[in-house]
Amino acid sequence: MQEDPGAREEKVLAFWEDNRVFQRSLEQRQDDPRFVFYEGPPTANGRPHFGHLMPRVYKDIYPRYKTMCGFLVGRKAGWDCHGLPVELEVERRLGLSSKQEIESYGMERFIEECKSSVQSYISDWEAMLRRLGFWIDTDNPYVTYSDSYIESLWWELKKIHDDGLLYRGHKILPYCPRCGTGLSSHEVAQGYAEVEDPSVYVRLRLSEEPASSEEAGPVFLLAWTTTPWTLPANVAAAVDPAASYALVRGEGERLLLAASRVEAVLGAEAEILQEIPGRALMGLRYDPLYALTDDSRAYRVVGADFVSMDEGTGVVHIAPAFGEEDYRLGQAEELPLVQPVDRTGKFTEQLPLVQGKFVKDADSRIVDDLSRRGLLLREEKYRHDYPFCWRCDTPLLYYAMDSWFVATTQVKEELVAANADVNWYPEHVGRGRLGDFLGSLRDWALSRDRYWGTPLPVWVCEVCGGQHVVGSREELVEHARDQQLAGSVELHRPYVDRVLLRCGCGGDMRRVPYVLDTWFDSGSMHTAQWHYPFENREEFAQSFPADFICEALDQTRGWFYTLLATSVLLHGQGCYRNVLVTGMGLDAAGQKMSKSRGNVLDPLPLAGRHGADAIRWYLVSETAPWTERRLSEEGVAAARFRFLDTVRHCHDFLVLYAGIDGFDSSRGATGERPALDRWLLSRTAAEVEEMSQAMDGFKMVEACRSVERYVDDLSNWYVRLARPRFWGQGMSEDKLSAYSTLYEAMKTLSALLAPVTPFLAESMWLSLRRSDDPPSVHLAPWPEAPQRDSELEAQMQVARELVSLGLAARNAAQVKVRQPLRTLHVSGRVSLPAELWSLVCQELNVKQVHPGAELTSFRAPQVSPEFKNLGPRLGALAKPAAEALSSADPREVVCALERSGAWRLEVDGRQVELRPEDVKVTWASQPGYVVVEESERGVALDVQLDEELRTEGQLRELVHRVQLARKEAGFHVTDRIELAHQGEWSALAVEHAERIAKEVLAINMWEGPMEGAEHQVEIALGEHQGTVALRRVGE
RNA sequence: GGGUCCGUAGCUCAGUCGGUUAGAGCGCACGCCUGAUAAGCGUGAGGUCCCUGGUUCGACUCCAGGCGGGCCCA
Repeated sequence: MQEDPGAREEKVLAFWEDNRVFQRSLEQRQDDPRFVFYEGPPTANGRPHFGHLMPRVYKDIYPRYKTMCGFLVGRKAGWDCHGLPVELEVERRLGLSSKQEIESYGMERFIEECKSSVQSYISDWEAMLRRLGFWIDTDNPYVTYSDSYIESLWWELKKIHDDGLLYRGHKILPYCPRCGTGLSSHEVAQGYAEVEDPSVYVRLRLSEEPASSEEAGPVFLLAWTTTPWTLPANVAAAVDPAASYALVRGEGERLLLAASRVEAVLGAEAEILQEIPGRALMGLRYDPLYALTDDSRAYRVVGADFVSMDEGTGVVHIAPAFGEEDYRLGQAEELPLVQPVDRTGKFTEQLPLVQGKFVKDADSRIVDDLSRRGLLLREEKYRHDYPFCWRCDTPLLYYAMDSWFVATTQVKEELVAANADVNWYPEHVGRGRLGDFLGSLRDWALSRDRYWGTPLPVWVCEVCGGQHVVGSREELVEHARDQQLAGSVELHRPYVDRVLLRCGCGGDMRRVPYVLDTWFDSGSMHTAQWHYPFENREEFAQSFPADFICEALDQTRGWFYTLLATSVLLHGQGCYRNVLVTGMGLDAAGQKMSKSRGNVLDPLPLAGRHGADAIRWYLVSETAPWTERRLSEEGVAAARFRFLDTVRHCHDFLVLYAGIDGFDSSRGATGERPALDRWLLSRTAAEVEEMSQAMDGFKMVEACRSVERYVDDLSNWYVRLARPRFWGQGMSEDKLSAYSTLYEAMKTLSALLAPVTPFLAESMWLSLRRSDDPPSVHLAPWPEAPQRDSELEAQMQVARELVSLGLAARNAAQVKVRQPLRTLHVSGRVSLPAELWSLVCQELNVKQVHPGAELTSFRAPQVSPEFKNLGPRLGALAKPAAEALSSADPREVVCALERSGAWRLEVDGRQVELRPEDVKVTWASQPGYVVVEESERGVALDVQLDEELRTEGQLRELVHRVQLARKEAGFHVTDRIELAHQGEWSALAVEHAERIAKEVLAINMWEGPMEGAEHQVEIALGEHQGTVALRRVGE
């Protein structure tokens, strides 16, 4: 019965597709209440890998579960198509490496390449989704690059603009000189890396004395920076007005720096000449390092509130072109903006020293130059985190740029309130991680200087500078110079850029060259997936907000935030109620799984080898969704082996015998069933309750653990005990009850497993279903929990504990279970129905059970002296007392100790008293018994053999060996045989021939040789040797 | 540097409200059973619960501070 999960699952896939099962699961819920699910669109820019499956599994399980529970769960797929990653991939393929090269290649051809790149990845994803049984409607997906999606985004932007929340600003933004565009905060966050940069202390020569002083000679302000290349753009030095600064003599000159930094920077021996308040330094002028401006407001000391005293010198070099704080300070202090660096990150002709050099490569040249001119005090290395472009690894520059912003800070309170209404699993992501982010919210820098993205629908008049934000295709046509063009043009660059609008002043309006941050695309799916408000108003209304979304932790400031932001801006409320956050997928070595690291597992071959169900079970059953996971093929294989194969064996067991007996599930058991059957039905009901509760609370691991326990009970208790009931000839009432019970349990189990392991569940359902059952388990309702019998469940638990103790006793006595024993004595007042007692007997292979036993009567105490206590107390009497103890009746001693706390005796004519601490008591089973106890329960197993038991044991051994021989010979379970035996134990075989023949299905049995035996084996029963020969006969 | 999560057996991970001897699966050793058989069961070995300190009658659990790792933010 070799199992190929890959092949079995392919058959199930074909069944689903041939019968449109997914579609029908939706159709049959058309009029039912909705459970709204939003699909976080995968970025169509890379093949799916194992790490992507972590959220994906839950995104499939919950919709399936809710569907079975009676909800309509729409599952519109989505593809996130725009963005820099796509452009970069296309650039690589075309061998382009800059915006200039893209433009000379041709924007139109470039965009078309982006489109086809996205398409090919979408098909990879579709193949993965299909194979792993992830049901989502990929026939009607939302596609962020479609004109209809873009039109919805335009509507959104116009609404945001009309609400006064869209503005053009000039701000310092992190900027990638290679990609030629600014980045949003959530993009920057992805690219920090620790690097070693030069850390330099530069002298700024003051052109006036900082304080009245007798001394002559120059005074230098000591400034510190880790970005020497920004020094040419320096226009000011900032001090903390409230701090104290020290004039210090060092190396023959006078230096000025924060008093609290003197020792750290110059050492303990530096001589402090004078302390000056920071406030008094403000306004002092110094000689420029590079006089790149002659503005009179430049090169002076200013006060600032961000001056750190933890590192550096307490004097901060200010270059407004290269830092956000610097820029703001520059605006406040009316400092000039010196910008010697162009958009590609290279120095311009303004600074011939390093003209044409990339800024980071110019550091050493600038440091050398300063050093040569005596302006450098010291250079060190400094390790710190610096942001790099998250896609191309170019160091980012902080650059003053034009950008369009959404004023999210204006709706901060609404965002915080909306977030508070969300149920986060786990809670800390919403409260902590996203909460912190909302607490220090910045406006959303929305525009990108790129090509493949949603065009920002803002047109500006070339004549009067007037602006027009376009909110729909219709509006575009209405204002266009060329209305025919506007009516048909694709809403992408460069096409849409060709549309000119008519300004009120009569001038031409041109679209600004920007596209949108791609996060605005996916973050707007709640609205744009329906092409709202142009179409599907009803559908939108019924699908907002979502009841459930689920993505990985790295989406906190990504999709989770942008969904929240756009939905609050547009609809005044959040758009999801429950969020399940999954951890990140790591490789076996604990490294994050990512395409760039090359450590990804491809799910498809794994599904082929172990099955999609094994992957799914592996991902959800072991640990909470939000913990990060080390993912490995071994883990997948183990999940299959540990759980799925057990389920399948139970199913195969039922089907095997049901086939032999021709069991008809539509004619089930009638009347009262045996206790074992009633127990399984009750246990099944309990499992339905437990699992439903866990699922409803988004506690997937608990649900899985609970069903694992159930399957263990089913397999290792029910099937194990009920097996003999399936063996008899014909169809007795008892056998029918066993079939019906196992059948009902397996069918319920199939339904319980349907959301998690849909393939196995379906295979089982298809082989078990009756003609009036739904044609697929995924069209069946979630099981209802029938009546439970808690008393029976508790009694069965007791029976199982007793069996476990009995087996332990057999183990201790080294007596095989095959050897029948006479009696099991059970301690205390254990009361079980007769049926359960007989199960205990059956399982332990004992003739009878005696409850109410006193275990001490099966054990004997042994007492020995505790010299450690005895010696010091009794001195010379200790030895004779110990001898007396050894010769006393241990039972008497123990009794006395328990009753009166002492055992009195006379030693050498003196009264002596032994206390409990003087006597070491150990209990041993009496000969012929083995006593085993655990917590309150205990058993004493009578392991004495008499002739009858011994004979029966040998008979069972013989039968067992013959059965093994049948199997070795390759006979079928129902084959009838002839059996010949000869040897030292043949008398036994002859005496019990009838019983043996019946058990091994022999229609003929004799002592002596056999002609034409098919199989022959040596069998030893204890000391006695013998031989058995077998041959099949027709049935 | 800040937020947050994690650190428990060789491996992957549970561990509820602070309470008796810290658990599971896999792996390992030994044994058993087998009319589910490329299965099944039992027993055992294996632990500095990351470290230090505190609170407490009692700390894997609570608090503080470290160390190491992940993610997010600067």
